[in-house]
Parts: sequence; structure tokens; C-alpha cells
Amino acid sequence: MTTLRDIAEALGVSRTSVSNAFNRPDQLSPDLKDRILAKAKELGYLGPDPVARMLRTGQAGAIGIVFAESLPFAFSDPAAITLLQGVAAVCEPVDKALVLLPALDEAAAQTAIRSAAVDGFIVYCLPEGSPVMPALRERGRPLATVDQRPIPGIPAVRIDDRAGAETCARHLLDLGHRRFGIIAMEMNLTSTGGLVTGDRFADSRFSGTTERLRGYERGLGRAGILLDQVVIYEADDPGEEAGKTAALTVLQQSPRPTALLVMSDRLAIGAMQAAEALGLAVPRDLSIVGFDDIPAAAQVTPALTTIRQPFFEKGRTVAAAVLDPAATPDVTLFPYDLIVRSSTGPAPDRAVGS
Amino acid sequence: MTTLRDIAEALGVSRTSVSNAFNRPDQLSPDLKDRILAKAKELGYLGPDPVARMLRTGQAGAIGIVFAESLPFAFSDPAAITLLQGVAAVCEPVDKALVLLPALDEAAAQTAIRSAAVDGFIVYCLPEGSPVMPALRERGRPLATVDQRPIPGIPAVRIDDRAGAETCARHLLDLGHRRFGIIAMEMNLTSTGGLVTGDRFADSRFSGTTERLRGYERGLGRAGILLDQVVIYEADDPGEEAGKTAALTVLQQSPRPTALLVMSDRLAIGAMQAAEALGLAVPRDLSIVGFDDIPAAAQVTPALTTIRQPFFEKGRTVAAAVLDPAATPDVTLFPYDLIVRSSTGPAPDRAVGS
DNA sequence: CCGGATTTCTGAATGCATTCAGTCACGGTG
DNA sequence: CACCGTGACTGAATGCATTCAGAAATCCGG
Repeated sequence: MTTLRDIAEALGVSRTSVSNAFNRPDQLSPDLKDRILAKAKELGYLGPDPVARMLRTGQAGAIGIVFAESLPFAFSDPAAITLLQGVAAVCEPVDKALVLLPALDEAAAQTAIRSAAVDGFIVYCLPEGSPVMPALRERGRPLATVDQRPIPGIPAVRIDDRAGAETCARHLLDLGHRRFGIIAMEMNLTSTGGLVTGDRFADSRFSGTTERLRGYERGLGRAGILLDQVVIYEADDPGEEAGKTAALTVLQQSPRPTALLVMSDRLAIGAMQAAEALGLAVPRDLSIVGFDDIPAAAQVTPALTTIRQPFFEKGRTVAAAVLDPAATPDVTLFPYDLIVRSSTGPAPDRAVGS
Repeated sequence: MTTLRDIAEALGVSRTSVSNAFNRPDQLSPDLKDRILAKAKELGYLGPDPVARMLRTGQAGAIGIVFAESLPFAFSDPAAITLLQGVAAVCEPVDKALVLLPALDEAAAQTAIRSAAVDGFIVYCLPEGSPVMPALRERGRPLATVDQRPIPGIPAVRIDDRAGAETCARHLLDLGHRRFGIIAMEMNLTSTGGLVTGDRFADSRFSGTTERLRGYERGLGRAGILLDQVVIYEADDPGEEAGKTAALTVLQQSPRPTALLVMSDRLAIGAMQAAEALGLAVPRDLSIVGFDDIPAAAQVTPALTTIRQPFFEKGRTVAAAVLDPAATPDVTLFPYDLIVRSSTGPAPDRAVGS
């Protein structure tokens, strides 16, 4: 394998000059530059080795992203994809590559983190207490988190999930609903799903789940409804199928809820399928509110009422935070919006409201 | 900044031992190992520098992916995402990270390629003659292409686009259609879109576009229909909006086509929106066939008839090809399937067929 | 033709860890 | 007691390029 040195020797010039020929051609007489480049081609030199350059300059030219779940799984999440788009949109103009760290499990994530050549890490949706976080800190690189519980000293990007969820609850209350079901996202990495009682949520490791539940609680509380009066089902994964399974159970409780508070659009879309399977018309018999406003939310029939949050912007912001940690506030809170579409309507029979 | 050497000196042991303490703890007496680890912690050592290790071992522990378009754009493509999932599924178990190379434009892609610390590259959907390809070869790393014209000596993964497209055409022919419109994907990176004649496709740089058109041509040829008897519109980007714009024009030609051959599902979904805007019922007034079978194809109403191709599998295969180039055949052709759903039906008035 | 400003080029230190081929000491064996 | 195998540990070469400070050469005006 040819190196800078070989070329320098073959030509009787210094290594510096060869390096300059590639990196700062203006520092060299055109003649020498051409001779160097020609010799390089002749010897089959592949150009300065990027790794050696990194070692010398201390710049990796890349930033890493770590997800709580395995990569193929993370890619199935439209919200994560949009976030990634935002991240890419700021990395690209500054020529930073994006490194997706494999995270088959927590151990794998840790080794990946230890051996990643990156200038900083974006941390997405890690559960509280994850051992991945210490591994990240040990690398001593800039860090920023998104959609997880803020850690003091590390820039965090998120929305006010609690307030968003409260808004959902109030929307349904305003429509006259009084019997609710809640379909929750996972509370931790190893969730098996199933019906749960409100207090078990104290164990939740995922900030989004915890906060949204608290938000529902607060919202429903305004009508005097307590969490143990509502059916709560924890989905065992973030996919539509899990939402369907969850809703199937929730909708077979009696008295049947007239409205479903669902923590994500994917789950909500699954819930709509369940409603259809049970012959319930949405929103006539059942109202459903999602969360996130993923692209599919507007496309399903009926279109989903949901909370919109700016994933793309969030992506841009975390990326910027990692790129320039100094200029970043501790936590950036983005606005959210209730988008009322066709999946919510007046409670079917107000007289029955508990 | 603390290094291996500092610890070795502080403890009066060799660098080798310190290195071993981290990488091969079994080579060391437990006592020494503990002392080293303790001292490392004490001195705030962050662990062996991954870049230095890469330099020494020649392993980057990552593979790069290059797209023809800018990253945020690439992420909007459901097919690319599924492919990525497949790639991730094989990289993850072998602890390889995935490096997304920024490609704001071709020049940016080239610098990114030159400075990426990766063990190999996956090349997705590059147009023919792209200057990115030579840059890739210069790096001298394993390469594999997917969804683009195969390059001799480089493993390629694809489907038989031509045959797939021919199948679409025959399907419509079998339903009695005789007046066709074609909505084509971009022919090159700088396409501005618009109506085109069949022969201009000789200029197409994107293999998928070229092949699919040839396939339509061959299919329609069986009924004696030549390409210049059909309206062809080249979309100016891969998005749904572009499909709608295209279809709006195509459907206003007279005589109006009774069937649309659309080169991708995203464009096809856009075309369905156009049909709706024009008050045409699908499939009663107009049949539409897409290509790719992205998840949305099954979800739109009416569900889209399309060609299914195994993106996930394709991803796995290219990734495997880069990881182990020796064991890889020159070109891997995946099967495709015509999935007949509800967007195609009998021609409205067979008597009018040209 | 001279002094100083430029331009061009070089030396050598530096970044950090891995790894092969041993050395050394110790315990067991005949 | 001599010899050998084994485990523990070390030396030093090696991977490849960047960069600062300064030397050498060239050029300018006067």
C-alpha cells in the first residue's frame, strides 16, 4: 500500500509537500504540485488516509446517533425518520457524515459507542437509567438528547409531552366524552404489554410514556375522572399491530369507552383497525386521538386527530446542539399543536357519561 | 488528554499491558489488570481511542452508504428506508456502524467519500456516469451497488425492472386498455420534468427509469402500441406532488388515457390524487399501476396495483456483498411480483380502444 | 547590487494504540 | 538438581498523515 511517504521519497521532496499537494494546493508551485499528483497516480496512491488524518486532526467529520432500539426497528418509526431528516439537513451543509450506531441490545450499543469515530452523539429516546448513557459520557464528546428525560448538563430537545397529552384529554372532554381508554406506549425496553393500572406507571422508564400519561391524568382530572377509572393498556411495541391488539382488548371492556387516548399515531392507526374489526364507526361510536402527527395520520380514513410536533425541527436543533454545544441552551422546548381531524366527534350518548 | 502511555508510565508497566487490560483482560494477571483500570479511572482516561485503533488495525467498523440525492431527500423515500432496514439488519449483528454520507451535491459526495472512515461502500441508485463512482473506486474499498446499472467487477443487486414493467403493461392490456399514459421517474439528477417523447429516454441516466420504460415499451408492443402513441411525462422529483402534477397534465390530453403506467408508487399515489381532483373514479374511469409496493400502496384508497420488490432483502444482500465481496456473485437479481389490488380494472369503453 | 519581503519547501514532532516476538520467573517433573 | 513448559509481561516497530516553525530560494524596489 502506497503512502504519502512513498511519494515523497520517490520524488525526493518532503512529506509536507505531498500533503500540501492534496490539501492546500495553493501552498505549492503548480509545477511541483503536478509532479506530485502525477507520481501519486503512477504509484496508485489512494489519497491521504482518512483515518490517519482523523488521528492527527482530532476531527472525525461525523456525528453519531444512538437509538434505544435496534436499527431496523428504529427505521420503522416515521417520527424517527423525520427527525433524521432534520439532523441530516444540518449535517450535510457542514460535511458531517451521520453514523447510525448499531444497538442490537444495550451491550452492543456500548461497544459501538466506544469504537465510533464521531465528533459527538445524538441520543434519541433512551429510557431512564440506560447503561448506554454512562458509556456515552465516558467518550467525552459533545452530547445532546432528544425526546427523553433531560439530563442536567446535557442539551435536551423535546416538547411538553404532558401539556400535549392534557390537551388531547380536554379535547375529548369538550366533546362530551366521559368513558375513556388509554393506549400507552412501552414503559421500558422489555415491556410485554397488557392491561395496567395507573400506578404501575411509576415504573415507566420512557419519558414520553410517563409524561403523556401524566398529561392525560391531569386533563381527565378536570372532569373529576381518575386514572383508575380508565382502562389503560400498554402496547408491547410501537407498531400498528400492537395498537390494534391493545384496542381490541380495551374496547371489549364494559362499559365500553367512547374515546381512546392513544400515545402515538402508529398505535392509534392500529386502534382504528381494531374499531373497524369490531364494527365500531369512528368517530360516531368511538373517538380516537393520536400523538405525533406522522404523515400517515392525515392519510388514513378517517383522518386522525392528533398532536403535531415538529420532528424535523427537533432534528435540526439536536444536530446543531451537538455541533456547537457551547451555543446551546440546556433544554429546548418545541411547541405542539392539536390538529383536529375526523377521528374525533361528540360522545355517542352523553346521558351515559359516568 | 490522557493516553495509554500516561497510564503505563504512571504505573511503570508497558503500554502493551495497558492495552491488554482493555482489550484482552485474560492476558493479564487480575491484579495488574485491576491496578491498570483503577489508574485509568483515576487519571480520567476515556478508553483506547477508536481512531488510533482503526489506524493500527485497518478496520473502521463501519460501512458507508451513498445516495444520489441529499440525505433528507433520500429519507423521504420509503423504498430507501426499507432497504436501509435490510442493510442495518446485517450490519448490526456484526457490530458494523452505518455511515450515511452527505451528498448535498456531487462534489460534496466526493469529499465525503474521500474522508469517510469505512470498510466498504454501498452505492444506491446512482445515475450512470456519475463522478461519484470514480471517487468511490479510488478509495479502494469493497463496493456494491443496488438499484442501478451494474458495473463490471462490482457486485450489483437489483430486480429485472424491465420485465416488471412489461408485466404492468400486459396486465392493463389484458384488462382491455388501449390508451395509455406513462408517468416516468427522473431521467437524471437535474431533470426539470415535463412531457417527453419516447426517444428522449435514450438520455436517461437512471437505470430504473430506462429499464422500466423499455419494459412498458415491450409490453405495449405486444398489442402493437408504440411508445410515441402514448403520453409520457417525466416527473421532476420522486414525490407524490410531482406525480400529481404529472398526472394532471397527462389526463388532460385527448383522447384521455384510460390507464396510467406509473414508475413508482409515490408518483402513482400522486396520480390518484390528480384523478380525484379531476373527478375521475379509479378504477372505473382510470386504471393506475404503480411500482415498488411501498407500505402506503396497500393503504391508499383504492389500494394500488403495483409491482412488489423485496427492498429489505435487497438491503441485506448488498450489505452482505460489501462485508464479504469474495463470496458475492456479480449480479443478484431478485424476483418481483405483480400485486393486483383495486386501482386497476377493465377499460371503461373497449370499443374506443385505438 | 543590496536589504528585506515573499514564496516555496522542509524537518521533525505529534496524534494514540496494537501486536509480534520475545524475555523472565516460577513451578512441576524425572 | 537440571530441564522444560507456561503464564505474565515488555520492547519496539508500525499504521499514515498534519502542521508549526523556520530554512532556502526568489523577487522587489531603490
